[in-house]
Amino acid sequence: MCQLNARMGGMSEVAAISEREWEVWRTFYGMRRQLDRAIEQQLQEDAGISRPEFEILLALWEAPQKRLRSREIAELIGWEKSRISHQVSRMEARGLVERTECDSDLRGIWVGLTPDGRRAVLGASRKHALKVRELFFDALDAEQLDAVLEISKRVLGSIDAPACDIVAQQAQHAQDGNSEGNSEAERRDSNEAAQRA
Amino acid sequence: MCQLNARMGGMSEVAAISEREWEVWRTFYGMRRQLDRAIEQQLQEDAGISRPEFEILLALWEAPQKRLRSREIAELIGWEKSRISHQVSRMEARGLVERTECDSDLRGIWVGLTPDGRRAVLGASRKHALKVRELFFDALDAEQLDAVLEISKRVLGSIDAPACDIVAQQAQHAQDGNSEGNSEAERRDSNEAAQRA
DNA sequence: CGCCTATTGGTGATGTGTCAACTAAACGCT
DNA sequence: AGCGTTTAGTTGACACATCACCAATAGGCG
Repeated sequence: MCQLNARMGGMSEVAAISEREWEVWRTFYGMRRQLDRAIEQQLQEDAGISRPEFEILLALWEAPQKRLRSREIAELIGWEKSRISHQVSRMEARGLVERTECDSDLRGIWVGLTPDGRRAVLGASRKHALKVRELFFDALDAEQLDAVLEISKRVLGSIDAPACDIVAQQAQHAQDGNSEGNSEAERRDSNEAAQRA
Repeated sequence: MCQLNARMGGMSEVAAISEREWEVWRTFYGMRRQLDRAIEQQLQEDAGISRPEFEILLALWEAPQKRLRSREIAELIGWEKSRISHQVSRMEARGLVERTECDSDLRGIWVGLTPDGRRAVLGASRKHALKVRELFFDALDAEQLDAVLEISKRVLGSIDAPACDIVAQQAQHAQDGNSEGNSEAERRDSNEAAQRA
């Protein structure tokens, strides 16, 4: 689709990426990495769990009955089912969660928290929120936060746009503020309720 | 270190993270993920390689003699040595790179490109740069690019600051523009020369 | 009912990433 | 030369992530 990329000559130069741009790209990637590392480290120190483990535990913690079907977890945190399965297996072996059969659907299982799992999520949540605030929100002013949101939406838009961009780009300028019904953009990445821990 | 976090009462509220903030955080994380996925997909389609493979290949391609010592690769792309070793082993098995002994240092080895490796990096580089431009740089205006850089630096600053932030924060405002001699912030993440492919 | 398809979840293989422990060569110092 | 320390690189164990495939049940429809 969108075969007319060659419009407006000089396409070959369009590709050129300046030194300045690469600096942005590199710094951005470095930031991502360091941020992940710091978060991971905090979880490890405060609760002895990894980020993936925390995501599962938090999803379960927030569930009304403190238990969820595999499929529900997958939808909530945006993973694919086999990843859930593997992760839950490891966590079951570690004693953080437990699987129990589901009466109403013989195919299904409930994933629930064990006491250790409860302890872990309680121990991690508050300090996790503190860490995220310290490293991310406190480092940026209100204007920059807006910018992060806007930039993220723009990039997300450019990804699922059909790549024939000019039109899409304009459309995006138009909608701008209102959140996009984007495929996976709505994924809730952990947290939300970490503060009420 | 920095035990005086409790200064300026209401600390418990300082931790609270608003719904708006979580939206920013989620969207930011979603963007990161989708971006990675898109880049990975492009490399896979255009050259049948993964991003880690591309990083190694590109480092070698850019090297004066098209070969590097393991340690040099590690410094260039900011990985630890064992990761290099594992990755090179896999790539050697796939025929993308080759290891040869090093005369001047009997402990060391040279990692060089095979013909297949050359083909792969040539096939990937140009389109990689195009993709990054399409998804990232073209989606943002100049002001936003500046913002990405500034925001990344701020967050990086907050990470390696001793966490006792107010002073560090100010110090950072002061230096602001000049790049920080930060630990790993100087990592060059792939690319640079993708355009001369 | 009996068949067909979709859904739920698991498995194994492979690749990625980190950590700790290891070998061996190089280096530095007396 | 001898000896402890650094440095280069590997290895094995483990966790994470994705893919392709599989088994069993659920649910619809004749």
